[in-house]
Amino acid sequence: MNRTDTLFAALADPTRRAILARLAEGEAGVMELAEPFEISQPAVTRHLKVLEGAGLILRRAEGTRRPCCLNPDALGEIEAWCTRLRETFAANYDRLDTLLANLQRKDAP
Amino acid sequence: MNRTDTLFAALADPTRRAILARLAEGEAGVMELAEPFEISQPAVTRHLKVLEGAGLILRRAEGTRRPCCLNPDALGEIEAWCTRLRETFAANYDRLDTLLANLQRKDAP
DNA sequence: ATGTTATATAATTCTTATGTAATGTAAAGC
DNA sequence: GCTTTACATTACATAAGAATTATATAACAT
Repeated sequence: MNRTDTLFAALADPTRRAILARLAEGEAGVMELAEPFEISQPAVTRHLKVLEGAGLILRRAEGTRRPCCLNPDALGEIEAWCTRLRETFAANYDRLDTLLANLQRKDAP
Repeated sequence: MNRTDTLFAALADPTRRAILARLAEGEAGVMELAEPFEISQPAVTRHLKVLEGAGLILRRAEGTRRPCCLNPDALGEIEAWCTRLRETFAANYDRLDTLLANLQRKDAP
């Protein structure tokens, strides 16, 4: 699994996206993050591990707590991927336009 | 699986992203898409089904062929999700800044 | 009609993800 | 020192994803 795979896969889970949305409002500990969901604490811990692996969150130790916070930088990679695809598409779309325009000009000189 | 799940999950696979990159350069049939990969034709057909389900590609029938083309609109949903998260984060980051600035002002009147 | 080409579907197998329950650990509080 | 709190880890069950082989369908060519 490469970096981009990991990123998109991390975001493909609704619980993980909800966790990110919660973290966008400020940092939180594991228990705090687990509270709104109906899943067990170990499950949340694993989701956090996935998010951390994807670079989407940062964690630190603070006594017995492990507060997480959002790392919005990781989103850049996804947005960049979308942009590249869009640009390639637009470039080839333009080329097609030009081609069609040229053909038309030849048809009716 | 909701719409956003489906979208991110579709993009989490490197073969599918490669297919999209290829389609950004122009439409192609199933065989044509399968050629650069070492996977079987049925495997490609299934990837295409996933991409179609996510709204990322459009297909039409043309005789015995089934040409696919990119639907860049679907990317908008992903970019919108990223933007929302970024904005929420920025808003709360600003609030924290303001809070800290106010505290400081009180400390040194 | 029949063979060929392009693609879809089905059955099966393998791998990976996700969740739970139980247990371990480490810092805090008394 | 012992308990509590907050979290991690392990073991395990189940489910979802992705690939393959074999088979079906549908249009086109002859």
